[in-house]
Amino acid sequence: MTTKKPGHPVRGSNTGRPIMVLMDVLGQRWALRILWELREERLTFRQLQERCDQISPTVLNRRLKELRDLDLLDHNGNGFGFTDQGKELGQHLLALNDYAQRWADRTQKTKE
Amino acid sequence: MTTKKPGHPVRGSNTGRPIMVLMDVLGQRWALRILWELREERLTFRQLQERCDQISPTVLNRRLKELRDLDLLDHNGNGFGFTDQGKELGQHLLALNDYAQRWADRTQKTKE
DNA sequence: CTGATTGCTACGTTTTATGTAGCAAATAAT
DNA sequence: ATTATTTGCTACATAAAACGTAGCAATCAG
Repeated sequence: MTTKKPGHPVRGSNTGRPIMVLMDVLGQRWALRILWELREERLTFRQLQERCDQISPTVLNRRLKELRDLDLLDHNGNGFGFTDQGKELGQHLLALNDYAQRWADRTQKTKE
Repeated sequence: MTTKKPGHPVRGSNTGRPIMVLMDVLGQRWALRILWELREERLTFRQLQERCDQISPTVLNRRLKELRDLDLLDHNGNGFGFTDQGKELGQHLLALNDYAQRWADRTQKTKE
């Protein structure tokens, strides 16, 4: 796995601009979901698997590694969870949840 | 392509909870990036391709279709761009950009 | 020392994305 | 009217990513 951190190029951007790095990681399957499931409590590898609809361990492991490399998640005796850095990102996901709710209300009203 | 809108099941969630639908879509390759590139101005299909590092038309078309189905993007004589619904999501991406910047500053300080 | 749990790897199959070519419709230029 | 361009998009063969299942070494509990 190639190094992936702010300041380094990622797929589709050689500038290493932080937002590009972040979108590159979050745009991978299950990344957002993993962060979402950790929003309230730390979870073990297998707990995460369950919550993420039995995601394959291959991918889960890969994502966890990436997210830890980026200092968004860490791992201790209580399982995987946010770092201080990551907590702030978790807040954004909560905000996104609020948005999603309103978006759904409005969208469902017009279409079906 | 299967129907994808709030209220309908998505990969890894049969509840159809809006956040799940949103994460399912945004977690696909290039989805976040496409929204990001449209944050300031409308762009044509080919302009989007350029901005997104020459993303293949197959995927670009697929994403645009999904994002339009979800009422996040639309298309008019000036190209593709946000709907009113989508604009709000765009704001969240801008917030994410601010976060990414601070995250990068802090992370780069500690790791290389 | 036995059994369960935890984090993780191997590996063959399926799904998704890539890259290149090109087409039909709309617009602009000659 | 007739080219030439631009635009949105599809076809299709190749490559990359994710899936699903099995299982292993390390830790912890009984």
